[in-house]
Amino acid sequence: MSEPNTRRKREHQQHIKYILDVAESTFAEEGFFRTTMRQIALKAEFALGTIYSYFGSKRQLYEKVIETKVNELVSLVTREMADVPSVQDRVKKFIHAKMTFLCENRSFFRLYLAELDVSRPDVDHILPKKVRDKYDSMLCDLTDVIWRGIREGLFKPMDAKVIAKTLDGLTNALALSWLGSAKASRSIKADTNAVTELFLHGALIHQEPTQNPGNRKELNNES
Amino acid sequence: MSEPNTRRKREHQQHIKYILDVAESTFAEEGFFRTTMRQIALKAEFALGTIYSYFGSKRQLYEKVIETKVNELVSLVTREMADVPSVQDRVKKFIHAKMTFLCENRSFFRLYLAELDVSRPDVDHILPKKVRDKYDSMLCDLTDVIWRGIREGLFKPMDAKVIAKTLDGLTNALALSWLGSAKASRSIKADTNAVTELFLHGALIHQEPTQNPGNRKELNNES
Amino acid sequence: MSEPNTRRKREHQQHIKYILDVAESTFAEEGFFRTTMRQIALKAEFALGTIYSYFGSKRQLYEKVIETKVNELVSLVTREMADVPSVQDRVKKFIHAKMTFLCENRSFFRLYLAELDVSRPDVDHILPKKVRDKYDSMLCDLTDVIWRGIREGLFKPMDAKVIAKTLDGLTNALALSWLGSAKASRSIKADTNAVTELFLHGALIHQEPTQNPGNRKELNNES
Amino acid sequence: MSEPNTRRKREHQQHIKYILDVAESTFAEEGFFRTTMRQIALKAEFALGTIYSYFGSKRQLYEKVIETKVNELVSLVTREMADVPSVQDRVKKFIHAKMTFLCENRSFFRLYLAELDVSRPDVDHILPKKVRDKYDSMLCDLTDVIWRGIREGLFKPMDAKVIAKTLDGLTNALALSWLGSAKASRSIKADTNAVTELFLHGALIHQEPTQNPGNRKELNNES
DNA sequence: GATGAATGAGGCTTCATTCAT
DNA sequence: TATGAATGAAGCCTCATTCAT
Repeated sequence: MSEPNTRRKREHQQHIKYILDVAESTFAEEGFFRTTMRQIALKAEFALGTIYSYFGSKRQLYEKVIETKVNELVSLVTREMADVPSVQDRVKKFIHAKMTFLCENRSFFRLYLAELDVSRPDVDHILPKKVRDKYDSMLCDLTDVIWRGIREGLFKPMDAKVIAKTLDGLTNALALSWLGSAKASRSIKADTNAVTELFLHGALIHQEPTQNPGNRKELNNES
Repeated sequence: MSEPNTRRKREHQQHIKYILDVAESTFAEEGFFRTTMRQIALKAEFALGTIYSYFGSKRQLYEKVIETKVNELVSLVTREMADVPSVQDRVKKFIHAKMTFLCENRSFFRLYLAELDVSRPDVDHILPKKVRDKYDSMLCDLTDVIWRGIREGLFKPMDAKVIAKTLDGLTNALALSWLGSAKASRSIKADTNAVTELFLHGALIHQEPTQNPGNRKELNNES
Repeated sequence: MSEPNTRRKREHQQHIKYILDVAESTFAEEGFFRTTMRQIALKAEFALGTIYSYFGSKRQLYEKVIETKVNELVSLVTREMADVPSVQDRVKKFIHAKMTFLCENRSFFRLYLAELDVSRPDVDHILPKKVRDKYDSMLCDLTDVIWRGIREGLFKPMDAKVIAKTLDGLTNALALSWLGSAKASRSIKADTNAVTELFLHGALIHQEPTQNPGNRKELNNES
Repeated sequence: MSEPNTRRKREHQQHIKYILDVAESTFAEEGFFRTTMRQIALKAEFALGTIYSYFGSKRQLYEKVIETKVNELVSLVTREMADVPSVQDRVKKFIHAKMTFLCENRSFFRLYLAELDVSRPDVDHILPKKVRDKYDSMLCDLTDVIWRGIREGLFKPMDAKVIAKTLDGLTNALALSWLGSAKASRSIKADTNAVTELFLHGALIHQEPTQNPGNRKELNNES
């Protein structure tokens, strides 16, 4: 009794996984609204009704796609950051893991950005809270790391949350630039390193930082 | 014949401006697909057909909205950066001008992000090339400035384009975080300064940079 | 300015009236669920969207059909009953007016019956309260008349409301029998008279009613 | 081989009976179209395919439900009317038996009414002829009784069929009023008696029926 | 030029029914 | 025989666009 049941369930899971894959790429290529359920059904070689029996509605299918991928991303990043002793290396790991994932899942990244866009907080939260929470938990981990770095005197004493968000945004920004250009993937390592370098040391060459403190002070008084 | 014509034209221009404003806020709030032409017509208190006689189609109205705003943004940033002698101050001006504009045009920023998403190069270019070119021209200006900075020995000898894109993305990233939180606008100056600081000097506190060159080297070898 | 406007409005009203007529006959022939909006649109020679721009939804169109007809029915019956002095004649007028209307609007009567069926009081009230109230107002008028008849010693001292409902149901019942048989309309007068006769005097021939009171008493004791 | 077969058949019969019960209540609550086969399957705790293997189609299941109940009704009424000598008592029995059944099977009554509505004689006969015939046979019995009553000088010399149909409709009408109001069942006896009283003696109080024959004559000449 | 009623293609979704296990 | 996943036809409704006034 358990054997056939198990096989059925296994097939069921495969179907779900397959439809999710098809849906992800289609949504990513066309966007949520331009994508039709019929398109997805045709690509996945299932009947229209089958898609509905699995996911209930277009909206729910879309959310499942996002949720699945965000979970993958968060899991990867969290796993990579764990068990790394040095604060600085943790940050590097974060950058590296996230950039790698986004690079390997460019189509998903489009969806992810689109979601950020439609953050109308009043009406129905586009992303289910579950997904946002998951992502936030990752940012919290990063914030903690930076916070530790600040206490250790490694990072500048700024708002750890702002730094974390900025770093998160910085990686998004770079990934974004990949979307436009069909750049060869060989440059990803270089880009990743560039981001790390910029984030950690800035764009300026440090001429004896203590020599021109006025420069720094001026910065904070501007405008 | 020219007098009434002039008044007519003036009114015509006002109508167009007004409809564009209404369209911008509606598109920004609802997104392109959720927005209907009827909505815009009702809000603008014009007949549906009138909107069409002015803009031809929903798509064209949308593009006109984007184009108008991007022109404003680019004009502002370009104007602000001009006539500033020091390379470093030009970069600061860029950051300041762009952040200010995005902050004062948050609703537009949503649209702008949404467009980035749908950059499907094969099918109909979502953003008319004209708009992309305009924006790119701004980035080129920035690249030039950074390039000059590199030659002057101010900036690190990295790919100037990458640095420019990163800076552009960094500002986007921070603006993005404003969308989520209904943050008080007082923090914008602080955020701007934080971005400038991070971009120029990085997150790390500089302990005698020459003392641990290995650290820097290691960075570039990381896989 | 008023002339063309008036003509437009007149046409608009005509269209609405025409669509309502088409919808009524179609709903009556096919029932609510079997009727499709496309059917109605085709029969009415309007585009599908036009029907929706007039009535919003299938449900609303349906309700408008019912409401319109119930209003007609109630108006007719109320008008006919007014200004008739004798109680007995009022009752006759009620029967006659209602039967005539149902006979001339057989297709509507089908809908009317169908509605009674789906009187699920918990979920969405199928008939808008407005319609029910209208109909109830007519029954109240009838109840008042009967009530007056009871006080005048004309009718038996029973619950006036029950008598009214019974009379209403009696007319429904007879109209119902018309639906099945495609009876010639000449018999309607005869049927109407039969109903009136039965309602007023019963089916029994009255043999000196005071002679066997036991018979009547027994009736009320039957379990 | 016959023993298990017998048990199997017994179980089979139980399953069918159970599904019919579930179907009846569901159809009655939701109507034919709003009811889905899945609903019935879930409520009955059978697989969807099982329902189909028993009843072939939704339509057939529905018809079986109606047929079963109409058979019950007709059997009850026929049984009750049999072996009662007096014509008047037979009529009373008819009223009593039918009203009791409808009261105890309100949910079925909804279906029954709905069917009357959709009596489109041209297209697929909604009610299978078998069911109509069964019901008609009951009405024939009633007609015979009334016919006998007329010959015995008990009932007025009207068309016996009309009287029978009217009485049938009268009971339907009253049952109908039960559907709307969630009346306490205690009043059913009273209602039954009221119907009997009205049917037999009419709503009027009989003042020396011989005194105003003109009134009666006038009735038949109206309109 | 301005208007808005009319259009109809096309999308989402439901659900009766089938069939391989 | 029982199961329920898979099917796809068909329905409701939206909305960009047109065109007669």
